[in-house]
Amino acid sequence: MKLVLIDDHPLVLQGISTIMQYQDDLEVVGTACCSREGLKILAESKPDIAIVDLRLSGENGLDIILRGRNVAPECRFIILSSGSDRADVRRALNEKVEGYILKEATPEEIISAVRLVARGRTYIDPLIMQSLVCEEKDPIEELTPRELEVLAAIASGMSNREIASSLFVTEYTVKKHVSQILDKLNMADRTQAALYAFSRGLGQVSAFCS
Amino acid sequence: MKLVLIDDHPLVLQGISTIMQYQDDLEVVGTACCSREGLKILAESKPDIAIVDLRLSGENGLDIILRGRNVAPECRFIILSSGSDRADVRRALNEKVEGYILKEATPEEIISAVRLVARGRTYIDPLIMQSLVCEEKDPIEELTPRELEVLAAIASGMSNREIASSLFVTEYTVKKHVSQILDKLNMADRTQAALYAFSRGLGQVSAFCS
DNA sequence: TGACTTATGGCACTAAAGTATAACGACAGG
DNA sequence: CCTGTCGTTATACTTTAGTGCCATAAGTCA
Repeated sequence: MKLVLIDDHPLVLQGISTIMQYQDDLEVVGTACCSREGLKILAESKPDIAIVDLRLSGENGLDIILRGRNVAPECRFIILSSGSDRADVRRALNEKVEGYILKEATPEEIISAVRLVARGRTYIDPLIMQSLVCEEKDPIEELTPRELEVLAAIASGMSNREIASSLFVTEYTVKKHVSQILDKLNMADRTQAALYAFSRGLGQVSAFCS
Repeated sequence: MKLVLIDDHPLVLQGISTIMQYQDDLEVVGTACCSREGLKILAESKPDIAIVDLRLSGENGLDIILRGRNVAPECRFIILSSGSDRADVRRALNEKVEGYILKEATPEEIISAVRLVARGRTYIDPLIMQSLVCEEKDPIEELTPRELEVLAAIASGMSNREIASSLFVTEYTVKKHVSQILDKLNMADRTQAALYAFSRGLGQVSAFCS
């Protein structure tokens, strides 16, 4: 069973490689630390399974998986995440990855997850499963697609007028959406909504993260 | 040279342990994945050097270091960070840690960093150094203490009236501060300021981070 | 002392944000 | 077909937010 690892943390690559050395049925045939290298190795070594970090510096691990499926159609993809970023989980699960493991997991869990995926099953870390079930339904789920667009714009620091022109609607419409959003989120003003949205990944990070 | 590792990612622990195995002068004498365990091991094994993840699930790595210095006064502390979180860097550097390495670093860099710290020097990852130097002087530095208080309040989603009553001043004063803040930060409204401040750690996280 | 910064309070004014209510077309589900 | 939701526009209104200008008091620094 050929494995490829894509992560920008050499320590993690080293860690996975080490624990895989003792498994007769699993072999790491390549590692990469960025998007370019990752796609190259996927194309070259045609692995059975690829373990991909969700947040590579700058780029998103999901993009690699989406593009990776083209160059290595037979490959099953497992996402490796830091657990703290719950915002990404939902987006990832929508992309139908074959597995989702946390860096907090023990080596035994990781190995059994890989074997499970190798046999065609899907593995989702129990902690994530739990957080998806127990999670008091995120009020953000009640927002319509359009409202999500508006909220993202708010979380980018835009005014109603700017949002209106960027969405090609009138300011009235934007105000309507904003009121609706604040109502659904049970918040007092756009600033609270912006902070809320920003804390779970919406908005243009560029402006506020140097 | 005795090493202790504190990180909630088993893969990272495995990775560091592995690369240290081939260094005759360095030996990992204990690992921990949380604050409690970490302090216990520090007290028991009295290591020469401890490598501590900056963001342990829930708790902050800095707290461990602060408390760790009590139970293991001779120990030198190296922070291990994910690089993406520049907000924490400044706070960490203020605490006078002996080293600061990134998970993006190669095993060779990490080893040489450990050796450097072992000899009493301080090691800061070049990338961090660069970001501290090149960084266009953070406009937040220009704010007065009082303005910082107000900004933190804004980043907690408070209105001018709420801020006024919480700081025991009138709304006029708060408005004055807000204007001043927006002027210094060169931003258009409180929402932008809130996002900016929030992204570098100010504000009450409680309200917006589930 | 004089110049400067910080923190404070006040007023008037403009601009923006948010609410309430109403209406219309499109579209999906029962 | 009817009902409900979504996205849209609109009017009218209230409330915050933010700016400009002024003024006072305390503390710092040369």
